[in-house]
Amino acid sequence: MRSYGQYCGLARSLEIVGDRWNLLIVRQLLIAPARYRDLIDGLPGIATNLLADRLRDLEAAGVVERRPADKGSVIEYALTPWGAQLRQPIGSLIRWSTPLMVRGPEGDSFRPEWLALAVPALLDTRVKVRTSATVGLDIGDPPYQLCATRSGFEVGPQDGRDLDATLRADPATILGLAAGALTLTDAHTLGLVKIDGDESIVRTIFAA
Amino acid sequence: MRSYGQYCGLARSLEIVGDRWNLLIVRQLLIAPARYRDLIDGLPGIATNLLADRLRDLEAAGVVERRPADKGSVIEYALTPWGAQLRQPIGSLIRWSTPLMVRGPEGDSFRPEWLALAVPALLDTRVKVRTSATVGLDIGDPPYQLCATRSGFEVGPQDGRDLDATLRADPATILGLAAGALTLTDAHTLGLVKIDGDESIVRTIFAA
DNA sequence: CCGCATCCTCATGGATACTG
DNA sequence: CAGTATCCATGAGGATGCGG
Repeated sequence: MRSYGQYCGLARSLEIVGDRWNLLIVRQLLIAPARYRDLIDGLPGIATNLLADRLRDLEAAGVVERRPADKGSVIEYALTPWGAQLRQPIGSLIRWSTPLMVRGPEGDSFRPEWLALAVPALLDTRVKVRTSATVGLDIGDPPYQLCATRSGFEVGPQDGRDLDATLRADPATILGLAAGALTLTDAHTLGLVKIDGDESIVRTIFAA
Repeated sequence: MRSYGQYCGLARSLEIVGDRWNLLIVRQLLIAPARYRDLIDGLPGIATNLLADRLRDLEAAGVVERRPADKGSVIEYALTPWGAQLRQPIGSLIRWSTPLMVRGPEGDSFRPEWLALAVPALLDTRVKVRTSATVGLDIGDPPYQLCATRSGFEVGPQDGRDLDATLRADPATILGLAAGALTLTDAHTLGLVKIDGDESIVRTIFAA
């Protein structure tokens, strides 16, 4: 990206992450370190040459590092500690986007892994966690879960631990609940959610 | 901007504010509502056609509104309530940029008004305010001031109120102090700052 | 297959001149 | 002052190639 030539923190940030696709690449790597192919899959619409360019740029800027994957010569991309600190600006933008998300997908593609960033970003600043609990999220394949602990929320693929409840709803509903734009009671009377197991624990997690 | 086609809050945010210059326009309007000419002056390097385009886009998206200035037919641009909520993502990016800013201006242009966003963004999340005080900032024309209150920090042009102290330092030093990357003691022994008036009150404000 | 590099086309951005 | 119009350079997107 061409420099803005301004001695301003926002301008200098944007010279690193302001290029098209760059923050979305960081989003994918915040979810988990990934290989080239994983990034292509997690970033529907990106051109392969752009992904290669952007990964080089981000590596040169100190946001991303490329490293050998667990065993062998396959390489993997991950965030540096400084790059991982982009979780906060990205979380802020996700919260800001609530009015854009309640409209629903409208034909846009969706990947369950994106909830791994969005739901904690929405809940953490809004809900005081009282209960430790694990709730299944029935939003496609693979099955996901939301873990609530004292230190915050975590969303990821089900890891086999016992579920206190299972929440069956579409992504827009889950985001609405997490953002507090929708109460569980309303969602229930509208027929948007179905809860198996301990409903009270779900109610506690999404408490206003 | 071309759509990403992803049902993800970050992607949808970036479809609104991800275009080049857009967040910098919002930055200027977070400092204060402004007329077209003010924006041209506050955004060195922007082309006039781009500013016109972007203001149209942001207005259509509900981020900016155009309205008649105080009296007469002159128009002025201001943020909508939703647009003003971009203060948090922008503040996060400003905090993230600290490693990029401690390098100093390196020839980039600088406007004192940019500190009006940066210094509170850096101090608010780091320093517990104990004292109400007003400190002059000697960084050019017009003279600026930093007001500390219980509810937070505010930076703007001096409004004539009594100053408890005056801090004379270059912008990089002020940002380093605000970010906590530099202690007042270090800055003083390095000859980077000169303080007139009550030094202890300056020390309290920038306390680690 | 994976991890890119090349090529080509077209949309967008940037600089400047111009107008009501 | 507050933008438009114009022209040129750059960058995005898509298809494809290619070595390991």
